Amino acid sequence: MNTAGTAPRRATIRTVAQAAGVSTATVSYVLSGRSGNTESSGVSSETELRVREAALGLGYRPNQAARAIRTGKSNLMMLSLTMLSDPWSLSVSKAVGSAVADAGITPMILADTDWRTAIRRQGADVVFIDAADGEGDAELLAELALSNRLVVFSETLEPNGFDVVRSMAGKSMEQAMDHLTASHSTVGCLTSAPSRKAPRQGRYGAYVRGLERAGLELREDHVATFDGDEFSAYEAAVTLLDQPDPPTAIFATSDFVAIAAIHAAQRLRLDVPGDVAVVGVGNTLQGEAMAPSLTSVGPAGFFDGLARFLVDRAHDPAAAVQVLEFPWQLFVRDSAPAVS
Amino acid sequence: MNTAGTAPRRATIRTVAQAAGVSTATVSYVLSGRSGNTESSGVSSETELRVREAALGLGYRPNQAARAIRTGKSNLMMLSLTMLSDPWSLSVSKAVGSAVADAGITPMILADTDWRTAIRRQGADVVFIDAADGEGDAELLAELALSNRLVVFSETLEPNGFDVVRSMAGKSMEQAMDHLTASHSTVGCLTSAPSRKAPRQGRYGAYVRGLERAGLELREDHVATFDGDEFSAYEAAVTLLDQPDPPTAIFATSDFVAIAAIHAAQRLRLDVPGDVAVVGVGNTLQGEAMAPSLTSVGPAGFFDGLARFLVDRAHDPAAAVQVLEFPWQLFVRDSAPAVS
DNA sequence: ATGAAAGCGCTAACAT
DNA sequence: ATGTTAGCGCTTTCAT
Repeated sequence: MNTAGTAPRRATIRTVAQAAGVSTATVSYVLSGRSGNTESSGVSSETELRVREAALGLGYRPNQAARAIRTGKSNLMMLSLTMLSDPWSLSVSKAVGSAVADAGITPMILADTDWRTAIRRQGADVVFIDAADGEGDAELLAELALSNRLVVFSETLEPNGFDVVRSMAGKSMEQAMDHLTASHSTVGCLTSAPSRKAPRQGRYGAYVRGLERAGLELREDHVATFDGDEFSAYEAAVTLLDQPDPPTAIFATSDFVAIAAIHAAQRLRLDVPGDVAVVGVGNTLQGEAMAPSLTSVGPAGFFDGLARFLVDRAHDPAAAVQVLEFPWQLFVRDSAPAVS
Repeated sequence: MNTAGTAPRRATIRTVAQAAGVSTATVSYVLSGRSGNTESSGVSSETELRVREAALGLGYRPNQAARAIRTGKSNLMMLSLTMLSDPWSLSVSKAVGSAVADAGITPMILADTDWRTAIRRQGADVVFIDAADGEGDAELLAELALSNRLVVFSETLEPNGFDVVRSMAGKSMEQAMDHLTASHSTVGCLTSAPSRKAPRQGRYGAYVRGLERAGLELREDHVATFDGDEFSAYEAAVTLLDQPDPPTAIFATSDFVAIAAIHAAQRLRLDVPGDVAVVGVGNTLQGEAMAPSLTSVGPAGFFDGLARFLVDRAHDPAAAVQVLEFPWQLFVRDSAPAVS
């Protein structure tokens, strides 16, 4: 924990105790708040004052590792966010940042890192995992849940020692597609590469069925796939739009692709929504705040709700496991307005 | 650290020792790698195997808090990043992510959080602070440096118990302005609100002097200010461009405003660089990868260099304090190409 | 109202 | 080659 040259040994609880002429126990009482106004347990306000002054004078800082080993609490919240530049991740981070304000807990982000290994290295009172899909993840999570309070974001996983946060798409994807097909006869899709393999499932499935409902044909040249990062998303959007017969509307399977698509369209001198309408999925803050604001389907109050839940769990890691569901809806904004 | 319902007491080093029929010391030796192939200190490979099997079978995980209290090492790197959505921050995060790959250290991001309070709560082997300007920060940092290895990014601070990372703009800002004034007679500026107060200093100062060198007048309507977030930056760019007599080039004081400016221009159906050229400051990955790629002035190899430095410090927190300087240069790319 | 003392899980001398 | 043991800084009974 220390330092260059001659290390001025950090003050411990014992140093403080000596300086204040009391025992370490008393110092601990005072400094961990067991001496408040309530009559709970008593340290006279004189000694309390002396202790506080000594601590201040010595620049005493409690050693969190030592505290953690005794109490089993780290006051840490860990957020594993897979793609940090995704507005979804940024929205989570921002919401959590506000929620923990005075809760005495510190949120740390594990970015683009493998939570599978990182979690065993560093514990936290609660850890949020934004993506768990892989094969054996269910078992692994169950195992990790033995020693960490886990909150997992997943549409498919069932709670098993860990909480599951789920956003229930329900009928809202259908709504989104119907919203587009109501005024467009060509609707394109931007989706992640793997999703094409399951053409009846998930977000891409919603696209396919939406076309069917509207009696529109599924055109290969109106579907573009990307993998992972935002540049790939941008390129996919260009592929879709910079062709002889581009779609006049785009169903993007996440806000972050949708935002890339809008930028791509504008670069191609296309007006959004005039020349091409865009809807995203996720209802992120960035989508809402951009210009034109992004029409998106997603859960209402999701980020704040999630943040509150995480703070709750951090405070009470022993609470019963539960699944937290956020119903979705369609948020019609400027990038794909309602037809008049 | 644990859990809902009946907590299956987590295995400790002692549990493992019993199961393997050895002492805790032996377990510790094996599990913290003091039994390698070298003849350093010896644990027979049979016992090593037995220990490893026992540990595996019991699902043993070393308690990091306990380890930290003994060794004083947390294997943690803390990155305090003030505006997480800024490509600069994302570039830092990404570079660090690669650098720590097999270094056994976990990078945690403190996002938009006040490092002043957070650091005292949670220690780390090395903590990077991306912005320290405020009044008393110099003293505070010196104090925090007593108990943490600090690496501070600052143009002005002097090392004082903490390392300073500095990117030496040198003549490169002048270059950037000259690059623009060589082919443009109207150059606008996007800068942060407070910078206007010091019209001869910093990045805004470089703009002012650049105009002077070229014999161009400083026009109030060609300077727009923003504060903080990206939406404000976007608005400022629109203000600058959506007027009767907009500039044909923009000097943006950071990549993130520059990127917002390009998006704003494209939305206004302006071609970049045809109708308006843009240069940024920072030379971030996002700027480099976008379309059109962003001409920017900034340090070469900065992010990777910084990441390596941080990993070094994490491994050897007692190394002598130093200042790390990255010379800047102008990276001419598509958003403001060279004149032919 | 305060203090003595027993550990939490782990590592590192120092034995053997 | 392996075991004993003394703590790291802190919290928390249990005495006083």
